[in-house]
Amino acid sequence: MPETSTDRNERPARLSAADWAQGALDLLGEQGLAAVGVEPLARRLGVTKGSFYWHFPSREALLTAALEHWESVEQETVFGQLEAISDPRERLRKLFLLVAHEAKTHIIYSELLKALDHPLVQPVMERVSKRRLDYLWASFRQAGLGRADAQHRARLAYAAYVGFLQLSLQLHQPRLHHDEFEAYVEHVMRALIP
Amino acid sequence: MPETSTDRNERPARLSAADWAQGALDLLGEQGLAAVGVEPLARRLGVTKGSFYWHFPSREALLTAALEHWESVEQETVFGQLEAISDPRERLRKLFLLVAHEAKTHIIYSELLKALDHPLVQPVMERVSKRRLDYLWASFRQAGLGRADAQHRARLAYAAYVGFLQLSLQLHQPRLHHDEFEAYVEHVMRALIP
DNA sequence: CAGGCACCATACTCAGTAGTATGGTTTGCA
DNA sequence: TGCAAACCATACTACTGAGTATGGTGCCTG
Repeated sequence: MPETSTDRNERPARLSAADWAQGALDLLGEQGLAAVGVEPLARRLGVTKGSFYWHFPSREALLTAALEHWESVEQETVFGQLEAISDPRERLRKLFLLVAHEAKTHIIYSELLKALDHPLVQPVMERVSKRRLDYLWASFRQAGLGRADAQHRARLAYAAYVGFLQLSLQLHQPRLHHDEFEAYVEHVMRALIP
Repeated sequence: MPETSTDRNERPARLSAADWAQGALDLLGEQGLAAVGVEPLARRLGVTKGSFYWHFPSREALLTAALEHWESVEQETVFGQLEAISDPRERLRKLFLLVAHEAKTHIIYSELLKALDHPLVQPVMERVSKRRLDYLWASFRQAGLGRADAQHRARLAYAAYVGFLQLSLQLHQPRLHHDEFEAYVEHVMRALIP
């Protein structure tokens, strides 16, 4: 009795290359790059690796496709929602709040940060980081900083973002609760936004 | 013709548990925690794993010993040199400069940061991070900040440190040269030290 | 100088994963 | 209806690393 098309969940009866790439990104976000293996992913998707090697020639090809897809989606998820805001300080505030409150969506970025030594990851992260730094730089410039100061402030803000991700996403110890967290974000904005 | 005791290099003719732990830390700093395996390390030390399992019962025991040794040494390497400075602002400046200029010595910390999901690493990093945050908090308090502001500023400074490590240690792209780097550190200190 | 201990090599077992070969099943389409 | 392509399973090989068993060698001490 084969179920018609849609199972109880969302997994299609037959998989496409995009399904494998998405599964790879899911696994990556949950357990890191090293956990993205052919057989573990196949088990997770309810098939065997006989299926995988029809869609991809190798594990490297899977990672390449997954990273490519992530990079193309990444741009709109964070910075896409900010284009409407014209005032640079307000835009920076919105950016800080957005990043702070949707930390869950940045897990993949955080995991890729931990895999910067991987040859497939490095060029992707270099491009993404450069775009984000340029965005910050432009906003700080519009907010009145000089070229050099904007450069440094962008670096500092970006480093603070990266460090915050690494620390709070994993090191969930004191797990600062809502109010304390809001106060922290306020403090950061007062310190970094001119 | 067995060589007497000291080989041409530094490896002793026979190894001790401490030698294995130090080798593990070296490998950890160069290639990350995942690369610290029994057989790779044995090859690196010029012996076989038959030697290893005389000194340690398992790979876990090796990691435990290595982490323990690192944690005990870590305290003096950074914060030990600062006790003499009484003025808090000057001490913070010195701390920033020290961290910025000896980034090479923080590689192990950076690699452990990337392995925060590992059960043996997590408690160590939680203790180390807590000590560093407390130190920053105390210095910011002495510099005149209130309790809450000192807390937030310490978090921000520490996140900036972590992010800087992750980005500049691996993402060695524009590889900011000396002068630009000095200017960046100056900017950070002006922005974060009250 | 003899025995014992510390240290190391060799030779296994076992498990996990990348990749290949090949055959089976399902789906879309003529 | 039937066939061909798309998708998947099974059954391999090859490799790597953890851990065990056992025997060998150099050094130290009585």
